[in-house]
Amino acid sequence: MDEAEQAPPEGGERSRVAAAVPARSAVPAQPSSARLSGSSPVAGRPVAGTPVTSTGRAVSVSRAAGIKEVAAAAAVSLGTVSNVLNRPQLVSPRTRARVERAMEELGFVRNESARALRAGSSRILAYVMLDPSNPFFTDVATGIEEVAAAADLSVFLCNSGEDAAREARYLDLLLEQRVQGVLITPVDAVNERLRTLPARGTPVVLVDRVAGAGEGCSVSVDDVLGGELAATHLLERGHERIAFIGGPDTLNQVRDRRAGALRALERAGLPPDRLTVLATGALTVAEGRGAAERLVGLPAARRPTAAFCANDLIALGLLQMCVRLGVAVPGDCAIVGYDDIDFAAAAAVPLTSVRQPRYLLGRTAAELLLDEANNPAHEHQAVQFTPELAARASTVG
Amino acid sequence: MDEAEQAPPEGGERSRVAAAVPARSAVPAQPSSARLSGSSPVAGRPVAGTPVTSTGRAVSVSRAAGIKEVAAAAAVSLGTVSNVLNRPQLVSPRTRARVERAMEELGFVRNESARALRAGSSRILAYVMLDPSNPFFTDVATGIEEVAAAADLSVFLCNSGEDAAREARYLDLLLEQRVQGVLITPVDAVNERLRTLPARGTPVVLVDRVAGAGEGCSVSVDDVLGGELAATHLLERGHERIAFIGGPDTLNQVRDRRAGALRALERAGLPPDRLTVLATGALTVAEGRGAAERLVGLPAARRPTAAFCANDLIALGLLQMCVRLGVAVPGDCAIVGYDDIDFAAAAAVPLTSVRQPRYLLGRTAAELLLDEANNPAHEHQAVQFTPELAARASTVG
DNA sequence: CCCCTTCAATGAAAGGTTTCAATGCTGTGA
DNA sequence: TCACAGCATTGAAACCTTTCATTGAAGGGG
Repeated sequence: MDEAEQAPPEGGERSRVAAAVPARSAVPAQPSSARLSGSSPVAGRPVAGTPVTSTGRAVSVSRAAGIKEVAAAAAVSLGTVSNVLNRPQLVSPRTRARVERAMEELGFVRNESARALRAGSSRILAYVMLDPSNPFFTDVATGIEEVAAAADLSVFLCNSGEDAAREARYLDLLLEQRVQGVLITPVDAVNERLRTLPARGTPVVLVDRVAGAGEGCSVSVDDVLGGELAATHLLERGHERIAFIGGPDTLNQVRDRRAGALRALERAGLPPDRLTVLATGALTVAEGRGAAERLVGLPAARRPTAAFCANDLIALGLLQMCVRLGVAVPGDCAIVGYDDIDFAAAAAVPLTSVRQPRYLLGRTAAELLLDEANNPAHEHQAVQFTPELAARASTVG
Repeated sequence: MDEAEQAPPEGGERSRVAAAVPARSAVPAQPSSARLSGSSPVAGRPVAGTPVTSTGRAVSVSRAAGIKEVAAAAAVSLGTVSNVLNRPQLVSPRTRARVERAMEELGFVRNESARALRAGSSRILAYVMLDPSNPFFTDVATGIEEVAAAADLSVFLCNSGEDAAREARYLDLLLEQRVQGVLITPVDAVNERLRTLPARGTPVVLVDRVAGAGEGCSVSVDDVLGGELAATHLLERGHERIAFIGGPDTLNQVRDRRAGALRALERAGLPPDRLTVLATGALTVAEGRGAAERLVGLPAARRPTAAFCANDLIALGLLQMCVRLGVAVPGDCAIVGYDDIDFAAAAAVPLTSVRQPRYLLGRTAAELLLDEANNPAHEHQAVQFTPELAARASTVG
């Protein structure tokens, strides 16, 4: 029932935009219901999405001052102003003060394009991410930003939205920008552009993917081990029939985590058919809910007593449906997720999950990138971290 | 209990970094447990965070080719190459083909710094966001990106992390980059730099904040109305004692939403003391859990039968704790959240929530920005949208 | 057969900064 | 008093592209 509400979360709104705003106009024509926001509260209740606006005049401005104007105002040469900006210790305190005052007065802002042009590269790193709404990636991004800030670089986040074309567009753009380096969680394994960037002198580090030979640096987490940890945990708690829920199988993460679960069974001396694989079409909450119904539908004799989900979103969907169907967690069905996103601990039954060192992933990736950019003796590395299990109530009843 | 696990999610990892990596080195020294990833699976099980690495030689590259080299290779002038790039219709097909082949062969990549320098502005928009891990803001960002893509611009996301200093750093950076415009959800209401940007010719649009007079454009949602919707919904379902959970009070959103709830009470002819305010220190899941305990601790006679939470994170925490304490939702306590993030519908009991037009917020903000950047007759607008209620099981039992 | 128009291509200037060799100045040691 | 070291400052070149007025060539009309 709430499926329908959730699926196209704001479809209605968007079509309303189309209705209110002629497609070509840069700014919405104001519908008749528009009000000055200074006036009293809106009478009646407009449909969601109906904008209420107030307007005001735009103020025009004088043209930007450059280093040249500053030099003139301070009665020094161009070179001196540049020195104040870049090598202040070379400038006598007196002159420096004069120049700085001139900058202040003129509202001088250094033109980064000119700087970058002359210097040959910018002070920027970029992280091209799959999905900024996945907390996993934003944590990675935070790690990256910490390292970058320490090196006095800034990070621009680019959202590929799991779309190879958008990813390619961003990579081209970043190349043209001559960024210092690119961190990327690529959409597909094979990406020709990921080879051209390093060939053009822009270092690239793969995040959450393992670089093949000659592919440069990468930072990832051992998903096979993670799967093994999860399954071993369930085995240790006495479960002997386990479901693996996840897909599509094209994702490395899914394959590796399942392989890890199988390895755990093998170590425990159990046959592989004790792992019931329920394939999903994506790693989403909705797919998790669907899997729950399939799981419950299995004949009791063969029904697993525990489920290992390929990520936390699936696990949360599964959990939600179990609660609704009256399946006790962990009594009737223990659940392990993967990623340990914040919402995992915050679920109605706190979720046991495999935790990946997210900040550290980001930090290390950024460190490798900086090394590649600055250290001529740089050697490519494929760093792989090990995950750990966060046991919570969904398995430890 | 799981609080402790959640609070510093990866504190341990970080300190491990510090141990493994001398603070000054750009790249982690490899601990002795490092292995070539090509070799057989790791023996034993290293602590989470211990990296396993493989290495390879970095490949050096030839220097980048410019427009000049292309011109030479194609035996044409600089200007012609530039025309191929920017005004291809002016170039005869024959020459154009020749130039394009030369570009291909030399691996030419346009230097955006030089282009921007000459042209005076870049093809980039930026969205400075409070918190990319809040799904609300990533949805806004998606809306922005759609509009930008249609105008052939790219969007860089900047994460201020609710830190005014970082925000200021990014704004300076963007100014130096001469971006086409800046969209921002500012950290505080008063921000001197937000006035200097427009004064230097970079248009700014406030997102999820209302611009004061002379402050430029803004796009926001009517939080008072949202609060009123939420409370009215509860009143209509027969609840006469309602809790408002949220804080800190310094946040506009919190104050407005509470004011809306009071307005609803007033309209229903109920005294304001029917709204029990439980203040929280932040809008987080953990605070929501804490509020649940306070709520349950109230004497039965005065205990509200429903709660309106200032955002969904609080509501999810409250919901989680209710489930754990055996308080039936919505039977004993109905819950309404705010923002309608995806996890709201995915909770164990799907959450009724106030939905804001997130994509539309982003789209409209971007459209206003583009208008301000390109239309000399631009007039500042403070657009305000109206929210709507998504009723789900947490109130509709 | 010449002039004029049209289309393609050209070459030089400009944009704002950094870099660096060169200049001018001050003060020191002989 | 002179030579020189050391420091502060200077001026011009370089970075790579875009723009635009100009040139050159080809074709059509008188």
